[in-house]
Amino acid sequence: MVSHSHEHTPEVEIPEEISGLRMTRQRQEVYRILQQERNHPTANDVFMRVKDRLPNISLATVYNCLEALVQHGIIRQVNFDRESSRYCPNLNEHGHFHDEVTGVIHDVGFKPGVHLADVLNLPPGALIEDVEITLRGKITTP
Amino acid sequence: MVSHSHEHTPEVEIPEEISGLRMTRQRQEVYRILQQERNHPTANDVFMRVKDRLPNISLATVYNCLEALVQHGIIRQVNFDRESSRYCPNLNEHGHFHDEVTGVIHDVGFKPGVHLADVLNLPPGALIEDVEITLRGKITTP
DNA sequence: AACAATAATTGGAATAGTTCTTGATATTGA
DNA sequence: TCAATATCAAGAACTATTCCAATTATTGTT
Repeated sequence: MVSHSHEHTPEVEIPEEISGLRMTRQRQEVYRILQQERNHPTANDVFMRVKDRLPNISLATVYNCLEALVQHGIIRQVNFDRESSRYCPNLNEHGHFHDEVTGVIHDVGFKPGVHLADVLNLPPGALIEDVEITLRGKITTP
Repeated sequence: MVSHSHEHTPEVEIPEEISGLRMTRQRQEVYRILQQERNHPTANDVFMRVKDRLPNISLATVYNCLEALVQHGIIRQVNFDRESSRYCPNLNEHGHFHDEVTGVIHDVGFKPGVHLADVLNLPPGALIEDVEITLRGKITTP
């Protein structure tokens, strides 16, 4: 249930501002889609989906919104090789497993207590600001 | 020292064929550059460098060669976000740390005994075929 | 509330990296 | 040597993304 009892929409309310980013209508709708469709959609996927609610939105705006959301740490941008970027609302530190057969992308978290610096031979003094772990393979269901 | 005593070139000999891939002159030179310049060059970097020895080579051929070498597991393709792909002759399983200040890319190996499946919560039955670990940050030298 | 200043949006053009196409050239196997 | 196959070169085409200029929306100030 949302706080406004007269509201029709079952969707989660999105505040006016998140982490200092003004949540315009377009940004709200883009963000909403990322929260609903957790398939790691591309900008174009989001564009097609968002047109249901904002028929006049432009692809450039979708890119702008996604960039703003990424910049403010509200969503993450995920790249597989040189394919279109995908976007992900999961902010926990995690990687992605791309199932080559189905195309599905699974979030992959770290086991508890694991920290990257424990398993990698980082160059001395390295201060990690961003991590991207992408795996590719199949899922065998015996 | 190379095996042919009359050879002028100090470079490593490259065999006629590697892992089933016919090593044409173009592929040899492209591969040679990757082995010499371990800066993770882009296709265009390789193109400019290789023209010293093969002035008529085309950029398309460089792309073809790089793709063939990648396909046959002779080199690896490395992607940072949506920047140009870079290429790497280090076949040991490793990731990359991109120093944002200097632009230098450092190979980052795993600490001995570490295996990815030990630290990640992979989806059940996941069979990893390819791993890409890219880190971004600065190096603080105190 | 009106207004100026600022920020966001739009649609189309521009860009960059990469791939595709076609004809020429080289290599292999018979 | 000849035919079949693979590779190469040059440039055109493609695609994801960014840029640009004009419009529209929002904010803060009076």
